[in-house]
Amino acid sequence: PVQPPMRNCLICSVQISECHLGVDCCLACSAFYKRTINLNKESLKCKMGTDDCTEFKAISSCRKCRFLKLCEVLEQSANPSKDQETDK
DNA sequence: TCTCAAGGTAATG
DNA sequence: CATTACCTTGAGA
Ligand SMILES: [Zn+2]
Ligand SMILES: [Zn+2]
Repeated sequence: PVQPPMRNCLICSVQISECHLGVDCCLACSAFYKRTINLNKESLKCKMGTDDCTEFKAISSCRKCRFLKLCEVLEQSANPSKDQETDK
């Protein structure tokens, strides 16, 4: 098959050159992650209140949903759930 | 020793 | 004020 020379951000799928935070994420997401934590992520609130802004666009304009998707990718990469592989 | 990854800062909209 | 891109240092092979 084909092995892409470069990777893409698992959060916003932008083309990246290096990995960050332990996952294939772009500079923006890595900076956003630290930034959100440095502020107090619990203070964030969904723009709509539905928590699914990431379902409409690759990257949500609301900090909460953006951080939510970021967390999902982070734990999925950090937690290779042995029960998640349907064919392993 | 060299390369990859992580973390912080600076500039712009 | 928040977001994005670059630079520097540390660890691993
Ligand atoms: Zn990204
Ligand atoms: Zn949202």
